Amino acid sequence: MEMNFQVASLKSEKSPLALMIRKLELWKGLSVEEEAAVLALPYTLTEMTPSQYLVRDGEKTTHSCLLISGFAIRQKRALDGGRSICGVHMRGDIVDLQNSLLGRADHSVQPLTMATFAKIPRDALIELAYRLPNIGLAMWYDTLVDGSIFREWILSITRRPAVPRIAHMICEFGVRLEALGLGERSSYEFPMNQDQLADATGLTSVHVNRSLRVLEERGLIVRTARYIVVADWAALETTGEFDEAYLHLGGSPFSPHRTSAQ
Amino acid sequence: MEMNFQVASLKSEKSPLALMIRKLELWKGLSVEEEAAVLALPYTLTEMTPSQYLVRDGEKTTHSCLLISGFAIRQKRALDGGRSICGVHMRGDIVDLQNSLLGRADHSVQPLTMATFAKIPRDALIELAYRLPNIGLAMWYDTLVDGSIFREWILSITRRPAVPRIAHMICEFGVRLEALGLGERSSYEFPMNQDQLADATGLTSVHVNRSLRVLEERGLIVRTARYIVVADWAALETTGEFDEAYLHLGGSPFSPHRTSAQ
DNA sequence: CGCCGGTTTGAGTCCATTCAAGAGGAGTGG
DNA sequence: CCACTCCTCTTGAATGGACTCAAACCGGCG
Repeated sequence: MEMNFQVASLKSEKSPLALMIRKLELWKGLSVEEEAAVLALPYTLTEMTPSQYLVRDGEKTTHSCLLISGFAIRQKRALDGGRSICGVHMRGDIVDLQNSLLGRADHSVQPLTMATFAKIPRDALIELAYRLPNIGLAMWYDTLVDGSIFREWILSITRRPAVPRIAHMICEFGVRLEALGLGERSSYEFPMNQDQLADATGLTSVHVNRSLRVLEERGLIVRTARYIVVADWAALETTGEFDEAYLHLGGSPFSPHRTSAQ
Repeated sequence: MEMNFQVASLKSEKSPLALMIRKLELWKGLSVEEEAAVLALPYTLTEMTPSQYLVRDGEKTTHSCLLISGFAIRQKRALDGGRSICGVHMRGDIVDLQNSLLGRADHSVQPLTMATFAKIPRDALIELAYRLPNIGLAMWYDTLVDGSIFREWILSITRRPAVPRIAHMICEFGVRLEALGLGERSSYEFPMNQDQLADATGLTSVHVNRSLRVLEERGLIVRTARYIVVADWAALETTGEFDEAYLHLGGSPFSPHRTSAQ
Protein backbone atom coordinates (compact mmCIF):
# COMPACT_ATOMS: atom_id res chain seq x y z
CA MET A 1 0.00 0.00 0.00
CA GLU A 2 3.03 2.27 -0.17
CA MET A 3 4.08 4.12 -3.29
CA ASN A 4 7.31 5.97 -3.75
CA PHE A 5 7.73 9.34 -5.35
CA GLN A 6 11.28 10.52 -5.44
CA VAL A 7 10.39 13.75 -7.11
CA ALA A 8 7.12 15.57 -6.75
CA SER A 9 4.92 16.14 -9.72
CA LEU A 10 5.58 19.33 -11.58
CA LYS A 11 1.96 20.27 -11.35
CA SER A 12 1.99 21.61 -7.83
CA GLU A 13 -1.76 21.45 -7.46
CA LYS A 14 -1.61 17.74 -7.95
CA SER A 15 1.01 17.07 -5.30
CA PRO A 16 -0.16 16.10 -1.84
CA LEU A 17 2.62 18.34 -0.58
CA ALA A 18 0.65 21.35 -1.75
CA LEU A 19 -1.28 20.83 1.47
CA MET A 20 1.89 21.39 3.43
CA ILE A 21 2.48 24.67 1.65
CA ARG A 22 -1.03 25.77 2.45
CA LYS A 23 -0.54 24.89 6.09
CA LEU A 24 2.79 26.66 6.38
CA GLU A 25 1.37 29.72 4.69
CA LEU A 26 -1.19 29.98 7.44
CA TRP A 27 1.82 31.04 9.51
CA LYS A 28 4.30 32.62 7.09
CA GLY A 29 4.39 33.51 3.45
CA LEU A 30 6.76 31.46 1.32
CA SER A 31 8.62 32.56 -1.76
CA VAL A 32 8.18 30.76 -5.06
CA GLU A 33 11.58 29.18 -4.58
CA GLU A 34 10.61 27.98 -1.13
CA GLU A 35 7.35 26.54 -2.38
CA ALA A 36 9.21 24.62 -5.03
CA ALA A 37 11.59 23.25 -2.44
CA VAL A 38 8.69 21.96 -0.36
CA LEU A 39 7.15 20.32 -3.39
CA ALA A 40 10.48 18.70 -4.16
CA LEU A 41 10.58 16.89 -0.83
CA PRO A 42 10.69 13.11 -1.14
CA TYR A 43 7.69 11.33 0.31
CA THR A 44 5.83 8.07 0.52
CA LEU A 45 2.06 7.78 0.49
CA THR A 46 0.47 5.42 2.99
CA GLU A 47 -3.11 4.61 3.69
CA MET A 48 -4.00 3.44 7.17
CA THR A 49 -6.96 2.19 9.15
CA PRO A 50 -7.90 3.23 12.70
CA SER A 51 -6.49 0.10 14.28
CA GLN A 52 -3.00 0.77 12.96
CA TYR A 53 -0.25 2.93 14.40
CA LEU A 54 1.69 5.55 12.50
CA VAL A 55 4.18 5.77 15.35
CA ARG A 56 4.26 4.07 18.72
CA ASP A 57 5.33 5.68 21.93
CA GLY A 58 8.98 4.86 22.55
CA GLU A 59 9.95 4.04 18.99
CA LYS A 60 12.77 5.72 17.17
CA THR A 61 11.36 8.00 14.52
CA THR A 62 12.66 8.67 11.07
CA HIS A 63 9.75 10.34 9.31
CA SER A 64 7.34 13.19 9.67
CA CYS A 65 3.88 12.83 8.21
CA LEU A 66 1.54 15.12 6.43
CA LEU A 67 -2.08 14.13 6.83
CA ILE A 68 -3.58 14.04 3.34
CA SER A 69 -7.06 12.82 4.15
CA GLY A 70 -8.96 11.68 7.21
CA PHE A 71 -8.30 12.35 10.87
CA ALA A 72 -5.61 11.28 13.33
CA ILE A 73 -4.87 11.55 17.03
CA ARG A 74 -1.89 11.76 19.32
CA GLN A 75 -2.18 9.68 22.44
CA LYS A 76 -0.33 8.50 25.51
CA ARG A 77 -1.20 5.77 27.96
CA ALA A 78 -0.99 5.51 31.72
CA LEU A 79 0.23 2.25 33.21
CA ASP A 80 -3.28 1.13 34.10
CA GLY A 81 -4.16 1.35 30.43
CA GLY A 82 -5.94 4.67 30.73
CA ARG A 83 -5.63 6.64 27.53
CA SER A 84 -5.07 10.34 27.08
CA ILE A 85 -5.71 11.81 23.67
CA CYS A 86 -3.59 14.93 23.59
CA GLY A 87 -4.19 16.08 20.05
CA VAL A 88 -6.54 15.66 17.14
CA HIS A 89 -5.40 16.31 13.61
CA MET A 90 -7.03 16.81 10.25
CA ARG A 91 -6.26 17.00 6.56
CA GLY A 92 -3.37 19.39 6.01
CA ASP A 93 -1.84 19.03 9.48
CA ILE A 94 1.77 18.01 9.85
CA VAL A 95 1.32 15.32 12.45
CA ASP A 96 4.66 14.17 13.46
CA LEU A 97 7.15 16.96 13.49
CA GLN A 98 7.20 16.67 17.27
CA ASN A 99 8.16 13.04 17.51
CA SER A 100 10.34 12.94 14.50
CA LEU A 101 12.57 15.85 15.35
CA LEU A 102 12.96 14.62 18.89
CA GLY A 103 14.14 11.29 17.49
CA ARG A 104 12.26 9.08 19.90
CA ALA A 105 8.49 9.17 20.12
CA ASP A 106 7.04 10.25 23.46
CA HIS A 107 3.51 9.53 22.31
CA SER A 108 1.70 7.40 19.72
CA VAL A 109 -0.04 8.60 16.60
CA GLN A 110 -3.01 6.72 15.22
CA PRO A 111 -5.55 7.35 12.50
CA LEU A 112 -9.03 8.06 13.80
CA THR A 113 -10.68 7.25 10.49
CA MET A 114 -9.33 5.81 7.29
CA ALA A 115 -6.50 8.19 6.56
CA THR A 116 -3.78 8.87 4.02
CA PHE A 117 -0.38 10.15 5.06
CA ALA A 118 2.60 11.45 3.14
CA LYS A 119 5.65 10.24 5.06
CA ILE A 120 8.59 12.57 4.67
CA PRO A 121 12.07 11.53 5.85
CA ARG A 122 13.13 13.61 8.80
CA ASP A 123 16.57 14.19 7.35
CA ALA A 124 15.05 15.80 4.28
CA LEU A 125 13.12 18.21 6.47
CA ILE A 126 16.16 19.05 8.53
CA GLU A 127 18.19 19.62 5.42
CA LEU A 128 15.46 21.88 4.10
CA ALA A 129 15.40 23.87 7.34
CA TYR A 130 19.15 24.40 7.02
CA ARG A 131 19.02 25.35 3.40
CA LEU A 132 15.94 27.58 3.52
CA PRO A 133 15.60 28.81 7.09
CA ASN A 134 12.35 30.54 6.30
CA ILE A 135 10.73 27.15 5.86
CA GLY A 136 12.34 26.00 9.09
CA LEU A 137 10.81 28.98 10.86
CA ALA A 138 7.39 28.20 9.42
CA MET A 139 7.61 24.59 10.61
CA TRP A 140 8.83 25.77 14.00
CA TYR A 141 5.89 28.13 14.15
CA ASP A 142 3.55 25.26 13.34
CA THR A 143 4.83 23.24 16.28
CA LEU A 144 4.53 26.28 18.55
CA VAL A 145 0.86 26.55 17.71
CA ASP A 146 0.49 22.89 18.65
CA GLY A 147 2.12 23.83 21.95
CA SER A 148 -0.36 26.63 22.47
CA ILE A 149 -3.20 24.17 21.97
CA PHE A 150 -1.67 21.85 24.58
CA ARG A 151 -1.62 24.72 27.05
CA GLU A 152 -5.23 25.57 26.40
CA TRP A 153 -6.18 21.93 26.89
CA ILE A 154 -4.34 21.90 30.21
CA LEU A 155 -6.35 24.92 31.30
CA SER A 156 -9.57 23.38 30.11
CA ILE A 157 -8.95 20.04 31.79
CA THR A 158 -7.87 21.49 35.09
CA ARG A 159 -10.19 24.42 35.47
CA ARG A 160 -13.38 23.84 33.54
CA PRO A 161 -16.21 21.44 34.40
CA ALA A 162 -17.35 18.82 31.94
CA VAL A 163 -19.96 20.79 30.01
CA PRO A 164 -17.80 23.83 29.21
CA ARG A 165 -14.85 21.57 28.54
CA ILE A 166 -16.72 19.73 25.84
CA ALA A 167 -18.20 22.93 24.47
CA HIS A 168 -14.69 24.28 24.17
CA MET A 169 -13.51 21.27 22.25
CA ILE A 170 -16.42 21.52 19.82
CA CYS A 171 -15.58 25.17 19.20
CA GLU A 172 -11.89 24.50 18.68
CA PHE A 173 -12.57 21.74 16.24
CA GLY A 174 -14.94 23.84 14.20
CA VAL A 175 -12.57 26.79 13.96
CA ARG A 176 -9.64 24.61 12.99
CA LEU A 177 -11.63 22.83 10.29
CA GLU A 178 -12.73 26.16 8.94
CA ALA A 179 -9.20 27.56 8.95
CA LEU A 180 -8.03 24.63 6.85
CA GLY A 181 -10.95 25.00 4.49
CA LEU A 182 -12.55 21.73 5.50
CA GLY A 183 -15.99 23.03 6.35
CA GLU A 184 -17.67 25.67 8.42
CA ARG A 185 -17.43 26.03 12.13
CA SER A 186 -21.13 25.79 12.73
CA SER A 187 -21.71 22.46 11.05
CA TYR A 188 -19.20 19.76 10.46
CA GLU A 189 -18.31 16.11 10.56
CA PHE A 190 -17.08 15.19 14.01
CA PRO A 191 -14.83 12.14 13.73
CA MET A 192 -14.74 11.03 17.38
CA ASN A 193 -17.08 8.72 19.18
CA GLN A 194 -17.92 9.34 22.81
CA ASP A 195 -15.16 7.11 24.11
CA GLN A 196 -12.59 9.06 22.18
CA LEU A 197 -14.07 12.39 23.16
CA ALA A 198 -13.87 11.19 26.75
CA ASP A 199 -10.17 10.40 26.41
CA ALA A 200 -9.55 13.77 24.82
CA THR A 201 -11.28 15.69 27.58
CA GLY A 202 -10.23 13.59 30.54
CA LEU A 203 -13.75 12.41 31.29
CA THR A 204 -15.55 9.07 30.99
CA SER A 205 -17.75 8.25 28.06
CA VAL A 206 -20.77 8.09 30.33
CA HIS A 207 -20.19 11.61 31.52
CA VAL A 208 -19.49 12.83 28.01
CA ASN A 209 -22.81 11.43 26.98
CA ARG A 210 -24.66 13.26 29.73
CA SER A 211 -22.80 16.48 29.04
CA LEU A 212 -23.59 16.36 25.34
CA ARG A 213 -27.21 15.91 26.30
CA VAL A 214 -27.04 19.05 28.41
CA LEU A 215 -25.60 21.04 25.50
CA GLU A 216 -28.33 19.73 23.29
CA GLU A 217 -31.11 20.44 25.78
CA ARG A 218 -29.88 23.99 26.11
CA GLY A 219 -30.22 24.37 22.37
CA LEU A 220 -26.52 24.92 21.69
CA ILE A 221 -25.91 21.94 19.45
CA VAL A 222 -27.78 19.34 17.46
CA ARG A 223 -26.28 15.90 17.03
CA THR A 224 -26.70 13.29 14.41
CA ALA A 225 -24.36 10.34 14.02
CA ARG A 226 -20.80 11.66 13.78
CA TYR A 227 -22.08 15.05 12.75
CA ILE A 228 -22.38 18.19 14.79
CA VAL A 229 -24.46 21.24 14.06
CA VAL A 230 -23.83 24.21 16.26
CA ALA A 231 -27.24 25.79 16.66
CA ASP A 232 -26.04 28.78 18.67
CA TRP A 233 -22.38 29.51 18.13
CA ALA A 234 -22.25 32.55 20.39
CA ALA A 235 -23.79 30.66 23.29
CA LEU A 236 -21.51 27.68 22.75
CA GLU A 237 -18.49 29.95 22.76
CA THR A 238 -19.65 31.55 25.99
CA THR A 239 -20.35 28.21 27.62
CA GLY A 240 -16.96 26.88 26.62
CA GLU A 241 -15.10 30.11 27.46
CA PHE A 242 -13.76 29.80 23.95
CA ASP A 243 -11.53 32.51 22.52
CA GLU A 244 -9.75 31.51 19.36
CA ALA A 245 -6.73 33.73 20.03
CA TYR A 246 -4.72 30.74 21.23
CA LEU A 247 -4.93 29.18 17.75
CA HIS A 248 -2.85 32.11 16.48
CA LEU A 249 -4.60 32.13 13.14
CA GLY A 250 -3.54 35.70 12.50
CA GLY A 251 -0.18 34.43 11.25
CA SER A 252 3.31 35.27 12.37
CA PRO A 253 4.46 38.69 13.52
CA PHE A 254 7.58 38.91 11.46
CA SER A 255 7.61 39.89 7.83
CA PRO A 256 5.90 37.23 5.74
CA HIS A 257 7.96 37.07 2.60
CA ARG A 258 11.37 37.45 4.07
CA THR A 259 13.83 35.06 2.51
CA SER A 260 17.01 33.75 4.00
CA ALA A 261 19.36 36.44 5.21
CA GLN A 262 21.91 37.40 2.61
CA MET B 1 16.54 48.15 37.36
CA GLU B 2 17.33 47.57 33.69
CA MET B 3 20.83 47.67 32.30
CA ASN B 4 21.74 47.59 28.65
CA PHE B 5 24.48 45.57 27.10
CA GLN B 6 24.75 46.03 23.40
CA VAL B 7 27.62 43.66 23.09
CA ALA B 8 28.29 40.70 25.30
CA SER B 9 31.41 40.54 27.35
CA LEU B 10 34.31 38.90 25.65
CA LYS B 11 34.78 36.59 28.58
CA SER B 12 32.10 34.11 27.70
CA GLU B 13 31.99 32.60 31.14
CA LYS B 14 30.97 35.93 32.52
CA SER B 15 28.10 36.47 30.14
CA PRO B 16 24.64 35.45 31.30
CA LEU B 17 24.14 34.18 27.76
CA ALA B 18 26.58 31.37 28.48
CA LEU B 19 23.58 29.75 30.17
CA MET B 20 21.74 29.77 26.87
CA ILE B 21 24.61 27.99 25.19
CA ARG B 22 24.62 25.38 27.90
CA LYS B 23 20.88 24.86 27.51
CA LEU B 24 21.04 24.59 23.73
CA GLU B 25 23.91 22.16 23.96
CA LEU B 26 21.71 19.84 25.96
CA TRP B 27 20.00 19.34 22.61
CA LYS B 28 22.61 19.96 19.91
CA GLY B 29 26.29 20.70 19.78
CA LEU B 30 27.23 24.18 18.62
CA SER B 31 30.33 25.22 16.74
CA VAL B 32 32.67 27.84 18.15
CA GLU B 33 31.32 30.29 15.63
CA GLU B 34 27.77 29.56 16.69
CA GLU B 35 28.61 29.95 20.35
CA ALA B 36 30.13 33.32 19.64
CA ALA B 37 27.01 34.38 17.78
CA VAL B 38 24.85 33.50 20.76
CA LEU B 39 27.11 35.44 23.08
CA ALA B 40 26.90 38.40 20.73
CA LEU B 41 23.13 38.64 21.06
CA PRO B 42 21.89 41.93 22.48
CA TYR B 43 20.13 41.65 25.81
CA THR B 44 18.81 43.54 28.78
CA LEU B 45 19.04 42.29 32.33
CA THR B 46 15.95 42.65 34.51
CA GLU B 47 15.29 41.62 38.04
CA MET B 48 11.72 40.86 39.02
CA THR B 49 9.67 39.95 42.04
CA PRO B 50 6.92 37.31 42.19
CA SER B 51 4.12 39.85 42.01
CA GLN B 52 5.28 41.19 38.66
CA TYR B 53 4.59 39.92 35.17
CA LEU B 54 7.19 39.26 32.54
CA VAL B 55 4.45 38.93 29.92
CA ARG B 56 0.70 39.04 30.25
CA ASP B 57 -1.70 36.85 28.34
CA GLY B 58 -2.91 38.71 25.27
CA GLU B 59 -0.06 41.20 25.03
CA LYS B 60 2.04 41.64 21.93
CA THR B 61 5.48 40.24 22.56
CA THR B 62 8.81 41.56 21.39
CA HIS B 63 11.33 39.72 23.54
CA SER B 64 12.33 36.27 24.59
CA CYS B 65 13.80 35.77 28.03
CA LEU B 66 16.54 33.65 29.41
CA LEU B 67 16.10 32.89 33.08
CA ILE B 68 19.39 33.75 34.78
CA SER B 69 18.45 33.08 38.37
CA GLY B 70 15.36 32.07 40.30
CA PHE B 71 12.22 30.31 39.09
CA ALA B 72 9.34 31.29 36.86
CA ILE B 73 5.98 29.89 35.77
CA ARG B 74 3.71 29.99 32.76
CA GLN B 75 0.05 30.37 33.60
CA LYS B 76 -3.36 30.86 32.10
CA ARG B 77 -6.61 31.83 33.77
CA ALA B 78 -10.17 30.65 33.37
CA LEU B 79 -12.92 33.25 33.39
CA ASP B 80 -13.87 32.45 36.97
CA GLY B 81 -10.35 33.36 38.01
CA GLY B 82 -9.16 29.79 38.30
CA ARG B 83 -5.50 29.53 37.51
CA SER B 84 -3.67 26.87 35.58
CA ILE B 85 0.09 26.73 35.88
CA CYS B 86 1.21 25.02 32.70
CA GLY B 87 4.95 25.22 33.10
CA VAL B 88 7.64 25.78 35.67
CA HIS B 89 11.04 27.09 34.68
CA MET B 90 14.44 27.35 36.25
CA ARG B 91 17.84 28.95 35.79
CA GLY B 92 19.03 28.34 32.25
CA ASP B 93 15.59 27.86 30.69
CA ILE B 94 14.53 29.99 27.77
CA VAL B 95 11.14 31.03 29.03
CA ASP B 96 9.47 32.90 26.34
CA LEU B 97 10.33 31.55 22.95
CA GLN B 98 6.75 30.31 22.71
CA ASN B 99 5.00 33.60 23.24
CA SER B 100 7.55 35.74 21.54
CA LEU B 101 7.74 33.86 18.28
CA LEU B 102 3.99 33.65 18.10
CA GLY B 103 3.83 37.42 18.43
CA ARG B 104 0.93 37.56 20.84
CA ALA B 105 1.06 35.91 24.23
CA ASP B 106 -1.43 33.14 24.85
CA HIS B 107 -0.36 32.80 28.47
CA SER B 108 1.32 34.87 31.17
CA VAL B 109 4.80 34.43 32.54
CA GLN B 110 5.57 35.34 36.12
CA PRO B 111 8.52 34.90 38.43
CA LEU B 112 7.93 32.43 41.23
CA THR B 113 10.76 33.75 43.34
CA MET B 114 13.00 36.75 42.95
CA ALA B 115 14.37 36.19 39.47
CA THR B 116 16.73 37.70 36.95
CA PHE B 117 16.00 37.57 33.24
CA ALA B 118 18.02 38.42 30.17
CA LYS B 119 15.53 39.87 27.71
CA ILE B 120 16.55 39.24 24.12
CA PRO B 121 14.78 41.02 21.26
CA ARG B 122 12.81 38.55 19.20
CA ASP B 123 14.06 39.99 15.96
CA ALA B 124 17.63 39.27 16.96
CA LEU B 125 16.74 35.64 17.61
CA ILE B 126 14.92 35.34 14.32
CA GLU B 127 17.83 36.88 12.50
CA LEU B 128 20.16 34.45 14.22
CA ALA B 129 17.99 31.51 13.22
CA TYR B 130 18.16 32.66 9.60
CA ARG B 131 21.87 33.24 9.64
CA LEU B 132 22.90 30.14 11.59
CA PRO B 133 20.15 27.57 11.09
CA ASN B 134 21.83 25.17 13.46
CA ILE B 135 21.02 27.52 16.32
CA GLY B 136 17.49 27.84 15.01
CA LEU B 137 17.17 24.07 15.09
CA ALA B 138 18.46 23.94 18.65
CA MET B 139 15.93 26.54 19.77
CA TRP B 140 13.20 24.71 17.89
CA TYR B 141 14.22 21.53 19.64
CA ASP B 142 14.05 23.31 22.97
CA THR B 143 10.45 24.33 22.36
CA LEU B 144 9.60 20.80 21.23
CA VAL B 145 10.77 19.45 24.56
CA ASP B 146 8.51 21.97 26.26
CA GLY B 147 5.73 20.52 24.12
CA SER B 148 6.56 17.01 25.24
CA ILE B 149 6.28 18.14 28.85
CA PHE B 150 2.86 19.63 28.15
CA ARG B 151 1.72 16.31 26.77
CA GLU B 152 2.97 14.43 29.79
CA TRP B 153 1.15 16.88 32.05
CA ILE B 154 -2.05 16.32 30.10
CA LEU B 155 -1.68 12.59 30.66
CA SER B 156 -0.92 13.06 34.31
CA ILE B 157 -3.82 15.42 34.92
CA THR B 158 -6.37 13.34 33.08
CA ARG B 159 -5.35 9.85 34.03
CA ARG B 160 -3.55 9.83 37.34
CA PRO B 161 -5.04 10.36 40.80
CA ALA B 162 -3.71 13.06 43.08
CA VAL B 163 -0.94 11.16 44.85
CA PRO B 164 0.81 9.81 41.74
CA ARG B 165 0.26 13.10 39.98
CA ILE B 166 2.17 14.97 42.66
CA ALA B 167 4.81 12.26 42.86
CA HIS B 168 5.31 12.64 39.13
CA MET B 169 5.80 16.37 39.40
CA ILE B 170 8.36 15.97 42.17
CA CYS B 171 10.29 13.51 40.02
CA GLU B 172 10.18 15.73 36.95
CA PHE B 173 11.40 18.72 38.86
CA GLY B 174 14.29 16.84 40.37
CA VAL B 175 15.45 15.43 37.07
CA ARG B 176 15.24 18.78 35.32
CA LEU B 177 17.17 20.53 38.07
CA GLU B 178 19.82 17.86 37.88
CA ALA B 179 20.05 18.10 34.09
CA LEU B 180 20.72 21.82 34.35
CA GLY B 181 23.30 21.28 37.08
CA LEU B 182 21.21 22.97 39.76
CA GLY B 183 21.23 20.21 42.32
CA GLU B 184 20.53 16.54 42.65
CA ARG B 185 17.24 14.85 41.97
CA SER B 186 16.94 13.37 45.41
CA SER B 187 17.22 16.57 47.40
CA TYR B 188 16.46 20.05 46.20
CA GLU B 189 14.85 23.38 46.82
CA PHE B 190 11.23 23.27 45.75
CA PRO B 191 10.10 26.79 44.93
CA MET B 192 6.33 26.31 44.95
CA ASN B 193 3.96 26.59 47.85
CA GLN B 194 0.96 24.32 48.07
CA ASP B 195 -1.36 26.75 46.34
CA GLN B 196 0.95 26.89 43.37
CA LEU B 197 1.50 23.17 43.33
CA ALA B 198 -2.28 22.82 43.33
CA ASP B 199 -2.59 25.07 40.29
CA ALA B 200 0.13 23.14 38.51
CA THR B 201 -1.49 19.76 39.12
CA GLY B 202 -5.11 20.76 38.73
CA LEU B 203 -5.97 20.05 42.36
CA THR B 204 -6.86 22.22 45.35
CA SER B 205 -4.29 23.22 47.93
CA VAL B 206 -6.17 21.26 50.58
CA HIS B 207 -5.91 18.11 48.58
CA VAL B 208 -2.28 18.75 47.73
CA ASN B 209 -1.60 19.03 51.41
CA ARG B 210 -3.23 15.70 52.16
CA SER B 211 -1.50 14.01 49.25
CA LEU B 212 1.91 15.26 50.31
CA ARG B 213 1.18 13.86 53.73
CA VAL B 214 0.46 10.49 52.16
CA LEU B 215 3.77 10.54 50.30
CA GLU B 216 5.52 11.42 53.51
CA GLU B 217 3.76 8.77 55.57
CA ARG B 218 4.74 6.17 53.01
CA GLY B 219 8.34 7.20 53.48
CA LEU B 220 8.86 8.46 49.92
CA ILE B 221 9.69 12.04 50.73
CA VAL B 222 10.64 14.26 53.63
CA ARG B 223 9.57 17.87 53.63
CA THR B 224 10.94 20.92 55.27
CA ALA B 225 9.94 24.45 54.32
CA ARG B 226 10.36 24.82 50.57
CA TYR B 227 12.75 21.93 50.49
CA ILE B 228 12.16 18.39 49.36
CA VAL B 229 14.21 15.33 50.13
CA VAL B 230 13.31 12.23 48.19
CA ALA B 231 13.86 9.44 50.65
CA ASP B 232 13.09 6.64 48.22
CA TRP B 233 13.55 7.66 44.61
CA ALA B 234 12.67 4.29 43.10
CA ALA B 235 9.41 4.11 45.02
CA LEU B 236 8.53 7.70 44.16
CA GLU B 237 9.16 6.99 40.50
CA THR B 238 6.93 3.93 40.65
CA THR B 239 4.20 5.78 42.48
CA GLY B 240 4.29 8.63 40.00
CA GLU B 241 4.63 6.37 36.94
CA PHE B 242 7.61 8.51 36.12
CA ASP B 243 9.79 7.71 33.13
CA GLU B 244 12.13 10.50 32.16
CA ALA B 245 12.15 9.60 28.47
CA TYR B 246 9.69 12.40 27.70
CA LEU B 247 12.27 14.96 28.82
CA HIS B 248 14.41 13.87 25.85
CA LEU B 249 17.63 14.48 27.75
CA GLY B 250 19.52 12.22 25.41
CA GLY B 251 19.87 15.07 22.94
CA SER B 252 18.90 15.31 19.33
CA PRO B 253 19.11 12.47 16.84
CA PHE B 254 20.81 14.34 14.04
CA SER B 255 24.51 14.99 13.94
CA PRO B 256 25.52 17.45 16.63
CA HIS B 257 28.11 19.59 14.95
CA ARG B 258 26.57 19.88 11.56
CA THR B 259 26.74 23.38 10.20
CA SER B 260 24.57 24.90 7.52
CA ALA B 261 24.19 22.83 4.39
CA GLN B 262 26.42 23.83 1.53
C1' DC C 1 -32.47 -11.70 12.19
C1' DG C 2 -29.07 -11.80 15.42
C1' DC C 3 -24.76 -9.83 16.32
C1' DC C 4 -21.99 -5.75 17.43
C1' DG C 5 -20.12 -1.26 18.39
C1' DG C 6 -21.76 2.68 20.10
C1' DT C 7 -25.18 5.30 22.83
C1' DT C 8 -28.27 5.98 26.62
C1' DT C 9 -30.01 5.66 31.30
C1' DG C 10 -30.09 4.49 36.31
C1' DA C 11 -28.24 3.79 40.91
C1' DG C 12 -24.65 3.81 44.12
C1' DT C 13 -19.93 5.18 45.27
C1' DC C 14 -15.83 7.83 45.79
C1' DC C 15 -12.22 11.11 45.05
C1' DA C 16 -11.61 15.63 45.35
C1' DT C 17 -13.83 19.95 46.58
C1' DT C 18 -15.78 23.48 49.53
C1' DC C 19 -16.23 25.71 53.64
C1' DA C 20 -14.42 26.72 57.89
C1' DA C 21 -11.41 26.99 61.64
C1' DG C 22 -7.05 26.45 63.92
C1' DA C 23 -1.89 26.11 64.15
C1' DG C 24 2.74 27.38 63.07
C1' DG C 25 6.42 30.72 61.65
C1' DA C 26 8.52 34.83 60.03
C1' DG C 27 8.66 39.54 60.12
C1' DT C 28 7.25 44.14 62.22
C1' DG C 29 6.60 47.54 65.54
C1' DG C 30 5.90 49.08 70.15
C1' DC D 1 10.99 40.91 74.32
C1' DC D 2 6.42 40.53 73.58
C1' DA D 3 2.22 41.35 71.01
C1' DC D 4 0.37 41.51 66.41
C1' DT D 5 -0.21 40.51 61.69
C1' DC D 6 0.18 38.04 57.58
C1' DC D 7 0.91 33.99 55.09
C1' DT D 8 1.05 29.32 54.60
C1' DC D 9 0.12 24.94 56.20
C1' DT D 10 -2.97 21.69 58.52
C1' DT D 11 -7.12 19.37 59.82
C1' DG D 12 -12.21 18.28 60.06
C1' DA D 13 -16.82 17.74 58.24
C1' DA D 14 -20.04 18.04 54.69
C1' DT D 15 -20.95 18.31 49.80
C1' DG D 16 -20.84 17.26 45.06
C1' DG D 17 -19.19 16.30 40.32
C1' DA D 18 -17.62 12.67 37.97
C1' DC D 19 -16.90 7.71 38.16
C1' DT D 20 -18.16 2.74 38.28
C1' DC D 21 -20.99 -0.88 37.37
C1' DA D 22 -24.62 -2.60 34.92
C1' DA D 23 -28.33 -3.03 31.91
C1' DA D 24 -31.04 -1.63 28.05
C1' DC D 25 -31.44 0.46 23.64
C1' DC D 26 -30.39 1.37 18.87
C1' DG D 27 -29.06 1.24 14.07
C1' DG D 28 -26.19 -0.95 10.66
C1' DC D 29 -24.77 -4.93 8.51
C1' DG D 30 -23.40 -9.62 7.28
